[in-house]
Amino acid sequence: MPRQVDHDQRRRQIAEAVWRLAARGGLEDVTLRQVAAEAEVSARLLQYYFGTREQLLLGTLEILNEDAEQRARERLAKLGEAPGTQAIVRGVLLELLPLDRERRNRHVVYAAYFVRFLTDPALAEVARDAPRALEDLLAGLIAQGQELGQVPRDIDAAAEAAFLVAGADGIQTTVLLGQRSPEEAVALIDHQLARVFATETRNSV
Amino acid sequence: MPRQVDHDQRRRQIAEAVWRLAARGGLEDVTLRQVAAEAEVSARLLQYYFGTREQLLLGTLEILNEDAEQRARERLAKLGEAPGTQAIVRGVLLELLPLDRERRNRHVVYAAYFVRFLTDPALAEVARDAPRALEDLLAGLIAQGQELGQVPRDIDAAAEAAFLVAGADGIQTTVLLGQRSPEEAVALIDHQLARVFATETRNSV
DNA sequence: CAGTTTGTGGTGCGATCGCACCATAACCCA
DNA sequence: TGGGTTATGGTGCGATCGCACCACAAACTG
Repeated sequence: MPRQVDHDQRRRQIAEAVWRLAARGGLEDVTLRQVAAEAEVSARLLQYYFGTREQLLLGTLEILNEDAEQRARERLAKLGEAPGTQAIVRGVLLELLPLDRERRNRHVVYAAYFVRFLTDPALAEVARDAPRALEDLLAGLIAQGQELGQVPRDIDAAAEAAFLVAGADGIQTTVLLGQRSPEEAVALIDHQLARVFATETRNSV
Repeated sequence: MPRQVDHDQRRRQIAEAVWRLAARGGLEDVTLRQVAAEAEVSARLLQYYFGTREQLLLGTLEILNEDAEQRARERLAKLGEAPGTQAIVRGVLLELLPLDRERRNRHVVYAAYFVRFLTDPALAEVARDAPRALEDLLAGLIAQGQELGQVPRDIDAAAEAAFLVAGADGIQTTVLLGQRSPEEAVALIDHQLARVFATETRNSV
């Protein structure tokens, strides 16, 4: 029954199959035949909608990125009408943790791609922007917190933002490996946030 | 020319070929034929020294771990006769950064294995111990620093140790992706260490 | 209504995969 | 010195890989 199909939906259906396979066995399990079976379409359709396997991996990653950004925006919007600076920072950092199956799967898929990022320029381009942007965003928020007196002046906003993002990333890994529960992970983040957002002037000069 | 060969050396020669291939293209490039070519031995030898591909991946990882531990010990020993607590903590954390080609390659290889850790119990066992051990080691050192008055009493040793390890891990990722230079990475670590090891009593109660 | 475009299924080809199997030269031991 | 072990090379089989190609039905277009 050709014509009248939603391309984006078809591509998404296939992309989700790729994610599941990649999360389960790495990119080496993402073969055209296996993806086709997982997505319950013929292998021919993969070629039609994505082209070669290389392009399938790239396109799938782009969809994953769009998805991540949209879901992050949605969750941040749920923080309420006028969330505090600390709450926004916290929301951004928690987005990096595998707190539900969706985020967990996403991060595992990124991990499956990781080595490719280092050698494949096309893939690298897709993945290179996000982390820096996150750091800048947090640095700006922390600086804003300093203006509002929520953050001590002697805090280095850029350095703390960078370390918070890196720390969340590292904690994410430990959660994936089952070495720490999601709750413990959140507690660790909050512990650091409590230090940066030290409203009590305990540490200020 | 059989007999008289050093098994460990042969296994190492093959393992290094696996590392190079894995770092370049992920585990899907680690095929018996490609490894044989890279190690300049016949494919038959891979079977002889490791068995199946699965066992090759496992054995290679074990060698990588032993290697990492030994080199870490060597570098820590170079810190001098009686290194300070902070210096030891710093040394351990820097071991997690890709500061030279050897460490960089090693971490990329770990990244290539990562998804497997989540699903393959045999591999998971090999990789599960190290991170926790590191955290405990650092927590102990920080607590010791508190005894010596080098670390403020209101520091949560365990929480800080966990976040330092996680942060170093996350920073490692950014260095691999080329988003941060090794020097910047070290500076970020030192910035956090300066906070934890606050010998000046600026923050103490 | 004829013709073009669009979406889909299937098939097969050359290459490569993991791995089992066979052969054999070099070495040690009795 | 001769049998047995060790280390190595080679070859091939069945399965799978990516992907190009062919066929064709449903829908839009004139």
